[in-house]
Amino acid sequence: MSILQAIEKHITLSKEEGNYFLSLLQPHVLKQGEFIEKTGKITEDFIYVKSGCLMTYYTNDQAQEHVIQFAMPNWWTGDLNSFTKQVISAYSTRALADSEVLLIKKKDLDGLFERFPVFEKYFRIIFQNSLITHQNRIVQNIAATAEERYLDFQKKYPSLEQYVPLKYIASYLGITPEFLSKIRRRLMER
Amino acid sequence: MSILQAIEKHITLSKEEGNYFLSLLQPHVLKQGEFIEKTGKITEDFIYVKSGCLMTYYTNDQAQEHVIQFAMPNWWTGDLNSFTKQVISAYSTRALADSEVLLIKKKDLDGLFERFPVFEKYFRIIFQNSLITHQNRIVQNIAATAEERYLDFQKKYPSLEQYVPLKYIASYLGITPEFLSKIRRRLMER
DNA sequence: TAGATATCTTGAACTAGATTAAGAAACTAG
DNA sequence: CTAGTTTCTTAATCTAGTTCAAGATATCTA
Repeated sequence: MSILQAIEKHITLSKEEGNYFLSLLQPHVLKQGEFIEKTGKITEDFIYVKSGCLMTYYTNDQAQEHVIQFAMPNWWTGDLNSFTKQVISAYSTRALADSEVLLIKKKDLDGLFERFPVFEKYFRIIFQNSLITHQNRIVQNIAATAEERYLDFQKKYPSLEQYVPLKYIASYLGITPEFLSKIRRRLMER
Repeated sequence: MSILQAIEKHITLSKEEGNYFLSLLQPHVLKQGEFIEKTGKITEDFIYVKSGCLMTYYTNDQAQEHVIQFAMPNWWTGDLNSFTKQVISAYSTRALADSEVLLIKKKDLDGLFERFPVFEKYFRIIFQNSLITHQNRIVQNIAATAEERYLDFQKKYPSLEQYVPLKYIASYLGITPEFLSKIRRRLMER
C-alpha cells in the first residue's frame, strides 16, 4: 500500500494535494542496524516506514537502552518531542531490518499545514489514535505483570519476535533479557 | 483563563468560529468524588477542565483502580478510546475536588471539524503535545525507579499532593500505597 | 463530642524481577 | 571452515516492591 492510499483511508485528497505532499517526502533506504536519528541532535525529520521495521529507544546515563516503540510499515515514528520543539533529542531511531522510509522535514510539514489544511485532519487522526495506543501501554505498565505484557506484545506484533533480538523486546517490556528468558521457559513448560 | 483564550494560544479564531464552538459546550459542575464517566458505558463527551481536578482510572478484575491520568485546569480528558470508537469504556473519570467542566459530544465535535476545519489544527496540536507527554511517561515507567517517578510527579503536579489521597498518587506511579509511604519516609530522613 | 469510616504508616514475611557470572547457541566475517 | 562477536539461557544471590496485618491519623457525620 502506498502512503497516499494509507492517508486516503482517513481523508480525501485532490491530485494537487497528493502530489504536493509526495514532493515533500525524501525516500531513504536503511540497512539493518543503521541509524536514522541519534541522541544529542535535533530531530529534523518525521519518519514514515514504507517497509521493514524501526525501533526508537532512550539511552540513560548508564548506557542502558530502553525501547520506546517499534515502528511497522505504514507507521509514523521518530522523536516527536525533539521534532516538535526543535530541542536536542533524547532518543535514537534505528532500523531493525533492511527498511525503506520516507522523511518529511519540520519546515515542510509546517508549510504543508499552511497550504493544505486538510493534512491537519490527517495528523489529528494519526495522533489521536496513537494517543489511545500509548494510554493502553501505560495502563499495562502499571497494572499488568511482565508475563502478561509479553503475551500482549506477541499478539500486537506477531511477526516481530522472529527477527528482533529478544533483548530489545525485553527492553520494550521494561524487563531484563534474563527475566524474559525465564518467562519464555515458564510458558514453554505449560 | 477562558477556554477561548486557551485555544487562541494555538490558533486564531473569528468571532463566529469562537461563538459556534462555545455554543456546543455544555457546562457541568461536579462535587468532589462525583463521576462524570463510568466503566461499562460508551463515553459520549470529551471533557475540558475549567477548574478543579479530575482523575481517570482503569478498574481491573480484582477491583484494583489504576490511575491513568490526573487532569488539571485547561486540560482535556476522558476515555479517548471509548469516545473515538464509540465502544464500551474501560475507564472511569471522577472529580478529585469540586470542579467545573465543559463537555462536547462526539457528534458535535465531528460537526465542528466539518464546519470549521481550523479546529482540526487545534486538536492536532493538543494531541501531538499529549503524545509527547505520554511517551515521556512510558520511558519513565520502564526506565526509572519508583522514587524517581515520585519526585518527578511532585515536579509535574506541585499542587496536587496536598489534596489528592496518597493512594491515588501511588496508583498513578504504579506502586502500592504502603511502598509510597516508605519512599516518603526515606526522603524525609535525608 | 463521639463514633464510624477512610487514609496513612509501620513492620514482618514474601515474591517478582534485577544483577552477576558463566556457558551454550547463533550469527558474523575473514 | 574457523575464530570472534553477539545473543540467549541458566543458576545463584540480591533487592525493589508487594502482601498482609495492625495501629495511628485524619475526616466525616450525626
